[in-house]
Amino acid sequence: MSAEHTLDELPVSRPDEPPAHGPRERMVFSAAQLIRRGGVAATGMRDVAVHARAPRGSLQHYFPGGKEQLVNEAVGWAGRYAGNRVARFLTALPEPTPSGLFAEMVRQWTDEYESSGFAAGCPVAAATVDCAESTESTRQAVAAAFTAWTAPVAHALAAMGVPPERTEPLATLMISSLEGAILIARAEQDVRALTTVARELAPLLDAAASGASR
Amino acid sequence: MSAEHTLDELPVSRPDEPPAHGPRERMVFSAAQLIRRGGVAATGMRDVAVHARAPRGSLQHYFPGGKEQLVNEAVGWAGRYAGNRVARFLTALPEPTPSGLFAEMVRQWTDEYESSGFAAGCPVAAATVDCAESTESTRQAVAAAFTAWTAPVAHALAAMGVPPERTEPLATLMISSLEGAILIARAEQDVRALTTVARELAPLLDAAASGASR
DNA sequence: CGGCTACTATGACAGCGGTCATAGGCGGTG
DNA sequence: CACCGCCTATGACCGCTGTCATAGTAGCCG
Repeated sequence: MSAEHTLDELPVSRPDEPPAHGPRERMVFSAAQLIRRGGVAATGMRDVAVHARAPRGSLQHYFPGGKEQLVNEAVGWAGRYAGNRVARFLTALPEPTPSGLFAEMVRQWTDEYESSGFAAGCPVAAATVDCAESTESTRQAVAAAFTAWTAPVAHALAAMGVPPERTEPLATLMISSLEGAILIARAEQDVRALTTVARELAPLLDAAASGASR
Repeated sequence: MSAEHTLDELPVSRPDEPPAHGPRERMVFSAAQLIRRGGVAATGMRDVAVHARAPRGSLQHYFPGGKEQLVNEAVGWAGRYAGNRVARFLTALPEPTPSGLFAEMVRQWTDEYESSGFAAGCPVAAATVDCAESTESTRQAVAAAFTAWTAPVAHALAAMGVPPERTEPLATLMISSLEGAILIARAEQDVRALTTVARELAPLLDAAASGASR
């Protein structure tokens, strides 16, 4: 209670795999990883400590709010991570188009599934399913994560010439399709749904950027 | 405690389903309802018996396979239910169009959320998140549920003039978007995402039915 | 040195959840 | 009546989980 570890934003200096930062960040990261796999309820505090190679005693020190706080921070981290990826995708695209951005977003998942298997899904989706009704604070954290993800996408669409009144709806459509396709891909253990939504949505997205839509 | 349970209307009695809802069917149905709300892990066997007003002793009698069997049957029921709704939606439409069908699918959720609150999501999604990695049989049940849902949608699209090679991809796109929008709607406690995907996807869906696509 | 703060280490506890074991009714049939 | 499938009823068990309580260590400061 004394220590105000109220989630200073992670610098995300290197948003890639090894968060070799402090034990606290490792635990948040590990929580997100475990939630991704089995959901919130199946993720035990002890498991998180083990996965993060952090002492169990540190849990109640860094997260006096208990599991609820840890889950909320994991969700927040995931939302910021997804949002930051958008900027990375943009720089990776030779010439930015809405369909190209969406393809990159989808590809992140197909790459993981094809290389590492279908063990994990989206931690934000998992937290929604498990906590939306039972834990108000987590529900709010999830909503914040979705907007932290949607906003950069919408902003990117605007920079590509999508009219302002359609950037946010299209971003929502992209993220909705992606989330749903992730579910189906995990269920089928096949990236088919992911590649399908990327392919089918592409013309609609690019049409919106050409101004000649509606 | 949970005496007030807002008894959800039983599946509209369908002629192809058993006429009398025995305790066994009530338990499967109740399991689906509870999974919809809090996920699989948060749904206890005792809770299911209480919600179904069924004796606890019947659980191990009707479901010797334990919770796994119960969850799998609940998922299967949900998939069949969703598939059957498609036929109902079609008859409800004055003149069937892809966007009209999708609007009906979405409307089922907006209606529920606006009238009964955002307590529940899709049980198939919940089972995917909670069990896809831990329980193989449930993962298969979820995959079967998705195909039991996708097939009627694809078939309906075919009947509306969508070329055969695109019916299944478009059905997948519809269901993906719907599932993702359900997640976002629950998180935000706002039907915005649902109405958005219905509106934004409509022109693409109808264009595919007009033959002039791609 | 003492004192203080940050962190770690463990053990205990209370609760719950799925499952098993056992036994009780209940409605037919012979 | 006995017999016997179906279903119901409970209580117990065991493992797990989040949390608390208490105690210990490390390192900086004065």
